[in-house]
Amino acid sequence: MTGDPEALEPHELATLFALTEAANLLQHQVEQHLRAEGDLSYVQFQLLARLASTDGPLTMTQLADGVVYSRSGLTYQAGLLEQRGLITRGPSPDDERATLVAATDEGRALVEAILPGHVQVARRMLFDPLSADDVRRLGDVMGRVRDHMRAQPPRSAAPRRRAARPAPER
Amino acid sequence: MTGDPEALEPHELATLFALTEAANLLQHQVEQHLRAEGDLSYVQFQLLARLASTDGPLTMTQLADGVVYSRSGLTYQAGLLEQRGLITRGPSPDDERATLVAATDEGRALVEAILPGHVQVARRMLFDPLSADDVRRLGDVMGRVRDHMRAQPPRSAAPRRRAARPAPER
DNA sequence: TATTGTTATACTCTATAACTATA
DNA sequence: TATAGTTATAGAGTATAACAATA
Repeated sequence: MTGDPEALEPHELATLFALTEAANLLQHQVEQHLRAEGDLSYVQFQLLARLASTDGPLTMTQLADGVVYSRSGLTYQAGLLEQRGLITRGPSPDDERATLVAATDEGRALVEAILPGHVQVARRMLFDPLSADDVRRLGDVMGRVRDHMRAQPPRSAAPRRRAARPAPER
Repeated sequence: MTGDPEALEPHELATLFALTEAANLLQHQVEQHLRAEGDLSYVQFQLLARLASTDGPLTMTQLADGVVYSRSGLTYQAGLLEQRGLITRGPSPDDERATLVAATDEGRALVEAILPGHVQVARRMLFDPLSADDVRRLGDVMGRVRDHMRAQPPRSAAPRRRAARPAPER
């Protein structure tokens, strides 16, 4: 149990905790803002923003990628967004199994209306205490980290298999 | 609507998105691990780890700080941890309104049993693609950001007031 | 009166499994 | 047989408000 060769250095642990706590605090403030401003959850905003910044429509699977980790969860959220007229869903000509999703004009308008405030929260919480050089390097580092994480595990929604043994008690 | 003096530079937006996406991916993997290894949610792990790394007991309010954003949410989670014998709750001698919370030996043992795997996930997901210098600087930057965020808003659990108008329809 | 914590309750969200339909 | 998506359902988690007790 002790003496792991893989153990983190103390300053690595501090880095990990600082990163996660900061991310949590940021996310909480962002969620407050998104809910107040556009009555959107963070997940809904991510989905909508992704669609709004895309030219053509996306399939459900493409839309889920990296945001939602179960198919049914995406269907649920997409249903909510569709009910509000922010997105549309329709069959795909190419693959009749697929559903194509796109943002409506109203959906794009909502994203544009929310984005300035969103960005203001990020500025106040995240960027204010950083120098321009800090930001540049943070972006570089986190970009690499994100790409690495994306490549790592089966990141898309739908581990159709998986043991998932019910907590093997030891 | 347009021409905000507060708007973010494109590379700032990219930094924000990289940070949040990476944090989400990391958190998801961490949650998978914590659930499989110790049958704990991320919030429960944070609470337990905070208590385990503390000498004396904490009040509920102190324990909540930065982790949970509603009093009732903490009461709920503390109830679960207490049921499992991982923490104890008792009255405070100093302030009879307060509840003092402490980790049990079993609780500390669980944290220690989980931590190596936790750290391994972090290494695989976060630290692997980074140089030692990257990590050092990331820790510095995120430490500053965290401290800044902590100081910013009413971060503790219990905004007893707040308008919370029911989604003012426009 | 203000603060600490709990309880009741309603609601949102997520995940598993079963199911349909197409490739 | 494998993949895309939906549905049903159950469970976990959160937040609001009302409450009791102490400062």
